[in-house]
Amino acid sequence: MARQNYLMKTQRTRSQERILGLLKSLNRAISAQDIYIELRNRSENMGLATVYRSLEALKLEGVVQVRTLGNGESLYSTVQQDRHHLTCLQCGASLPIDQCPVHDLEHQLNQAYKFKIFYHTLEFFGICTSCQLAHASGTEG
Amino acid sequence: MARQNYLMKTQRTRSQERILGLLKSLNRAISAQDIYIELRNRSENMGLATVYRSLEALKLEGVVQVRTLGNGESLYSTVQQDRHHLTCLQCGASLPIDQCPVHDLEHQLNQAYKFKIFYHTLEFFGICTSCQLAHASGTEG
DNA sequence: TTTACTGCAAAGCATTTGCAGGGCG
DNA sequence: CGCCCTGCAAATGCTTTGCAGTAAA
Repeated sequence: MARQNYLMKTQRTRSQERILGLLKSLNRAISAQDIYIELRNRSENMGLATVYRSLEALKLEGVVQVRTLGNGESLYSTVQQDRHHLTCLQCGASLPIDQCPVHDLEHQLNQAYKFKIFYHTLEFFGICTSCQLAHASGTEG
Repeated sequence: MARQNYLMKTQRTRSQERILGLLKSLNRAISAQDIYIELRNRSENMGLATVYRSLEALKLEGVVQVRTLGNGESLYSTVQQDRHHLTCLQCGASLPIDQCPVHDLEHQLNQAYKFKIFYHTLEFFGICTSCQLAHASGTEG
């Protein structure tokens, strides 16, 4: 199934184009299931399996990136965004972070490991303020 | 179910202690399913549901960290390790990286967001050398 | 015509949940 | 004695796969 990859990006299927267009217009990370629904809203209906297959191709092509959540759900977005996160282990809330100190490292790794790096993810885990307060007062979630 | 959290770490259940002991002795990241098998090998049998429930508690307590893979499987380890990864989008191979330039940022975020940060994950995605070669010669996987 | 893409439905898999029994304080 | 922990099995939810029809070159 990995026919479209970073070495064979001559053409994309119609489905891939639609999904890529959607991701670009949204400019945020979204799940495959939500992509399916969103396309339906835009009258660009597409089977769920096709959504997954297209995302896989775009991912391998290096234009789409993925962040997999703790519940097994994956969020897809275009790679141009450099958004990292601060995630609460208790309630799952996820705050975006603007800072990113790892670009230099990325370049070094590219050289050192001969890895063709498309993107990176950086995520911090802990307990958010409201969950801290909730627990301080004895309640939860 | 979140009774044991970072504010109520007075005691751990027997299951939690066993799992924590296992993780410490292994000193590497391992899946819940494999923890289940490994405990069985050590004649410390435990239901799979209990493995998950205990991991959840240890995670909330801040002594165990998680890294969720693209296939939805999660790898658990004790937090003392500062291991990050370089992962191939094609074959899934995951190389550990020693460098970590984000400790300063972690501390800043702790202050700025009043988040109680336990740990962070940093992962680079791309195509590994062998997959690059495989594709260059026209084959795959 | 030939090949690859697509949709649907079924299957796969890690994880979660319901519930009854058992252990510990 | 009571509450929490535990185990089993069923359920859940996201993702993948099989297969036949369809669109494109």
